[in-house]
Amino acid sequence: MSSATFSNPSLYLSTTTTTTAHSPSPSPPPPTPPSLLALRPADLAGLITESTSLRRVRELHAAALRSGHHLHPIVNFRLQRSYARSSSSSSDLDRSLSLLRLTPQPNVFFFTASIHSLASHGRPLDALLLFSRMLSLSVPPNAFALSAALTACPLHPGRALHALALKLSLVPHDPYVATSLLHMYARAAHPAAARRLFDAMPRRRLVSATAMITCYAKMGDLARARRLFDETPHKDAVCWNAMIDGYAAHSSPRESLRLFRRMLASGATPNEGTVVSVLSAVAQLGSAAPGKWLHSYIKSDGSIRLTPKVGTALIDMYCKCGSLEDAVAVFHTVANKDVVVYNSMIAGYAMHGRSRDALELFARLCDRGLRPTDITFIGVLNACSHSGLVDEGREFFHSMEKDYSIEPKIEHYGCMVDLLGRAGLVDEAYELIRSMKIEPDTVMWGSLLAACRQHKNLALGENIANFLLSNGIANSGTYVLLSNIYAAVGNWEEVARIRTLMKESGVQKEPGCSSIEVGSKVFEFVVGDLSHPKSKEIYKMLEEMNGLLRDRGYVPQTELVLHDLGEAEKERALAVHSEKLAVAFGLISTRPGTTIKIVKNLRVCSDCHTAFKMISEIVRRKIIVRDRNRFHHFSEGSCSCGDYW
DNA sequence: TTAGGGTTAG
Repeated sequence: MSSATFSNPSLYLSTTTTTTAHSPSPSPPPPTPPSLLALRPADLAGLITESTSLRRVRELHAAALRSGHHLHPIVNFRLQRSYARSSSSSSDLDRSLSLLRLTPQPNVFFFTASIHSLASHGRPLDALLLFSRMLSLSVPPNAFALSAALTACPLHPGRALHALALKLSLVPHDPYVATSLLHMYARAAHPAAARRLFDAMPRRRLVSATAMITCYAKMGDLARARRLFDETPHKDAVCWNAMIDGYAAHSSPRESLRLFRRMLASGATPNEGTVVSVLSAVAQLGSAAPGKWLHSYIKSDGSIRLTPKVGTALIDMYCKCGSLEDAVAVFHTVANKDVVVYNSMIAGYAMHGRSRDALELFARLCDRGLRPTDITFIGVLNACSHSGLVDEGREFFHSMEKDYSIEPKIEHYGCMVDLLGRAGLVDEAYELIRSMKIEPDTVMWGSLLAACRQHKNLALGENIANFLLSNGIANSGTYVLLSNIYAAVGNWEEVARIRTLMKESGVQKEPGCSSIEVGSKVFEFVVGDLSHPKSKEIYKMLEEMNGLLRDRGYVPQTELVLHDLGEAEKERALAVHSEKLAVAFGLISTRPGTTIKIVKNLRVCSDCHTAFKMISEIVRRKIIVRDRNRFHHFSEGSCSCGDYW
C-alpha cells in the first residue's frame, strides 16, 4: 500500500477539525438571492434534492451557510448526497467530505454516500479508511456500506470485508454484497474464489454472471468465459461488452468483431463501451473497411457520442489502419480533449514517421495547460527514434523527470536504446542500459542487438548475444540477429554454427504473415504460400515484378536468408516472402492507381523494403505497410521512413 | 447502490 494513494486522509480522519477543513469552499460563495435566505430548513432541503445542476447545489449550499441552516441534519445530508452524486472534480468530493465531518453523528447512509464517492473516484483506499472510521464510531455497517467499500477494493482488505460480510450474514444471499466480493476477487485474479461465491449465490443474476465472465476474460480464460456467456440468457450491453472486450484484449480481434455482429443481430443495443472495445479489435486487425463501417455506425447511432474515450479509440483505430488523415479529422472533432486523446494522436504521428507533427502536438498539449503523462513521452520518444532526432530525444528524456517529475520506466529506456542504437550510437545505448536501475528486458537487448547488426558492431553484438544465450534469455530473435550480424561481416562459418545451435535448442523463428484487404475481405499469406485459389496469377505477377525490378538494378539481399541454401534458392526464398505475395495479390486484384495496404506481423524485411520502393515507382501506386513497429508509406520510389528504421 | 470501454517502446 503506497502512501501516495491516500489523497488526504487527515481531511476526514482527524477528529479535530481546522478552519480550512470546516470551510466547504476556498472561494467566496456566489451572491445569494434574498429569497433563499428566508427559507425554512425543510424547504431548503427540498430544493437541494430537486436541483439538477452542481451550480444550483452550490448556490443552495451558500444560502445554507448564510442562514446557518447548514448544520441542520436534513439540509446537511441532502447537500452531502448531492455533492457525492454529482461530484465531477475532487474539490466537489472534498466539499462533500467536509460536510460529513461537520455532521455531529453521521449515520450509515451518510457514510455510504461518501464511501461510494471516494471509491468511484479512484480513491478506493480512502474509501476503505472511511469505512473503518465508520466502524470505529460504532456505526453498524449494512449491505450498502459494505458493497460501497468493496468497490475497487484490493484483495487483502477485501478478504477481511468478506469475513465481515459472512459475520453479518450478507453473503451469499445479498446479491449486491456477493457481486461486489466477486468483483474484488476478479480484480485480484482469483477466479476460483470468485466462482465459489458465484456458485453459492441462490439466484444467478445477470450482473454476477457478467462479473464472472469479466473475471475469466481478464485472466485470458476465454473458453470458460464464453461457456458462461453462452449459458447466460437475456444479456444486456454490459454482458456482451465483457465478452467482446475479452476477445479484443486477448488478441482475438476477429472473434471480437464476430461477436459484435451477433450482438447487433440479437437486438441488444451497443453503447459507448461496446464500440470502444470493438474499435480496439479493429485497430489490431488494421483493416480499414470494418473501421469505417464502425465509424459510420457510431455517427448514425444517436446515443453514442464522440466523447474523449470514443475519440481516442477512433483515432487509434484510424492510425493503426493506415489512415492518418481520418485520425486527424477525428482529433479535431473531439470536444474537451484530454491528455489521452493527445497521446493517441502523438503515438499515431510517431508510428507513421510524422515526427515533427508529433512534437508540435506535444507542444500544443502543453500550451493548452494539459499535463503530459508517461505515455505521452513514449509517443514523443518514439517519434524522435523513428526520425533519428537524437538531441531532441535526449532532451525529452531528461526533461520528463526534471520538468514533469515523471520517472522514466523501462519503456522510456527502451525508446532511448532504440533511438541511440538506430542512430549508430551503439556504445552509448549500451552504457544507458548498464546505468539503469531497472532490470533490462529481452526486447531491449534485442533492440540493441538489431542496432549492432545494422551498424556492423560485431564485438558488442557477439558479447550481448553470448550473454543472452548463456543466461537462457535468448529468443528466436536473438539467434536470427546474431546470425545476421555474422552474415553482415561475411563470417559464414559462424552463421552455420548459429543455425545448428538454433536447431538443437529447438527455437523457431516466428513465421511471418502478411494480410491484405480486398473488397472488404482479408487475405493472409505466409512465406511461399500456395493456398490462395489465384496462386497461379499471384506467382505470375511476382515473376513479372521480379523481371522489372532486375531491369532497374535490384539485387536480392540473399545474406538475409538464414537457411543453408544455394544462391539461387536463397533468391527464391526471398522472392516468396509473405509481404511480396500480398503485394502481388494486391496488384492483380485491385484497380490501377489505388493504394495497396498490407499488414505484417513482424518487421518488414529489408529486401522487401527495397523492392517495394521500386515497385511503387514502377506501377505508380502507393503501398502502405504496417509492420510490427510502424508504418511505411511507399510512393514514387521512396519510403516515408526515409530508410531509417 | 452493483458492472465496462480509450493512449504505451522494441
